[in-house]
Amino acid sequence: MPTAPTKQTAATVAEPTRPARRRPGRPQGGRAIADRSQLLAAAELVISTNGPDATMEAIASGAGVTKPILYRGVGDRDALVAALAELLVDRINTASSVAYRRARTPRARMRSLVAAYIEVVESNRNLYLFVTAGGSNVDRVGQAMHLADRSAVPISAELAKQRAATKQSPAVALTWSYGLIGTLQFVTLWWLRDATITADQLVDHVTELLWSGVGGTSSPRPASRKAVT
Amino acid sequence: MPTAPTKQTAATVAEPTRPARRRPGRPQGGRAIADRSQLLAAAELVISTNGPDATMEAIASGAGVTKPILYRGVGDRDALVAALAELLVDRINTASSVAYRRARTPRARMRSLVAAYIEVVESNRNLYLFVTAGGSNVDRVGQAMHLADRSAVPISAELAKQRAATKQSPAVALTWSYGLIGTLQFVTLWWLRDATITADQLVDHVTELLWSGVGGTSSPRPASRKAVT
DNA sequence: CCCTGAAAATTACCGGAGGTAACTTCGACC
DNA sequence: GGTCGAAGTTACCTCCGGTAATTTTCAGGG
Repeated sequence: MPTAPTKQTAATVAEPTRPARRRPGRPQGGRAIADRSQLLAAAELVISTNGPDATMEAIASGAGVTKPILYRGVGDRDALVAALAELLVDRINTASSVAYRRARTPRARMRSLVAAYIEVVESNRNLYLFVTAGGSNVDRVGQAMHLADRSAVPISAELAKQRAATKQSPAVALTWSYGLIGTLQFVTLWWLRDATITADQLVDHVTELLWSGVGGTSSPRPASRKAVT
Repeated sequence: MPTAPTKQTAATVAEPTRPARRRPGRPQGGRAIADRSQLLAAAELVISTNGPDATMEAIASGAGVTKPILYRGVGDRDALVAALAELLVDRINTASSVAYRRARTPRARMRSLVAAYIEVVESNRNLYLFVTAGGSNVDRVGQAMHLADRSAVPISAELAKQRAATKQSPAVALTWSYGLIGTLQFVTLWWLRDATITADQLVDHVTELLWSGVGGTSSPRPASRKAVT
């Protein structure tokens, strides 16, 4: 956003003794370092190393800039959460796409989605925690909705249509989409906190729940094929 | 310790009349007003009326006390969230118990649980938002876990055991419990935000998803026996 | 060639919220 | 009556998100 034009011209000249920190004012190189993607990358690095409760100042400092630059580049904290959430969603989609296309049955496709979600979360632990629990308290719901919309809503909607579109209203698909995301998010958070089972087992259990339900015995699944990596 | 055993249950709710700021020091009445249950009730009132982003100072002021009393009575904000979460859990259990006992099939029991959850959430909207999104950012996972442990884990574990305890590890039940809670929580938050369907429809959809899964056709359910508009 | 205005950054500040120490007042007991 | 503990309020601290004010440099015209 264009800042208000400052009319202030310097009336008092400061002393030319500036040793350590970078002096204020326009840098001499001319070119800025405030590229948005670089800021996001630096934010991710800071969050991944220093934990999910990184302050905006720490993120800016990790990016080599100061807060106003960070705010000008990516907006406020919620915007940062949204941007990193989209980044995670992209990774989940990327991770699941190959197995997703290779899968034959719809259940296998579902499993690939679950596996990709958990895999990406596992390898981006802090970033995931930042995205799911790092936003402002008021708009957390909106964040999660956005995340859900961009991630699994299409896929789960497709899955849901396979059986329910004809005999129920299409609202089922939407509800189910959010249900799927809720299960994935909650289960993953629990698993990140105290992992008492392996990732493979988790994928199995979640897939079974999501596909067959608590009471259902829909299709005899192929008995835990592992080695997904 | 109070000498007189007078059970003073005066109305501590903040009145519109300006109470002329109580002077510091020990009150003259002798008995304190810092009962924990009263503080919690006042907190609930403030949250229900003023929204889920109530500050600790607002809650204390609504209770007729100041912040240190509130902190001495219920602990910090996370403790308050935990206490109110347990309160909500109790209400959910109470609301579901009667229908739960009356239900014949396991699926009907599941539906009663879902219906109770959504019903309680609907009538305690702000309180629910406070509990689910109001805690500190770092311990939100722990809060949700606690909530899950005390609420639906027993029931869902029982449900899960009905079919899976024999042929899979008991860890399935635990995973499924968190999955159920995740679905309920997320779907409910979405529905609270923009309710595009009725509560009855939501209960139907969620029950169908949780019981039969995305791909399952387990049991032909009784086709929405209630008047679903 | 200087001077002025725009651009780009840093520093300084503000406001609010959680949480706690310090102070004040009242009751009770010696 | 004096002193000590109990009960509460006020004032304060710290941290953090977010923004305004300031400082410096670059670009271009008189």
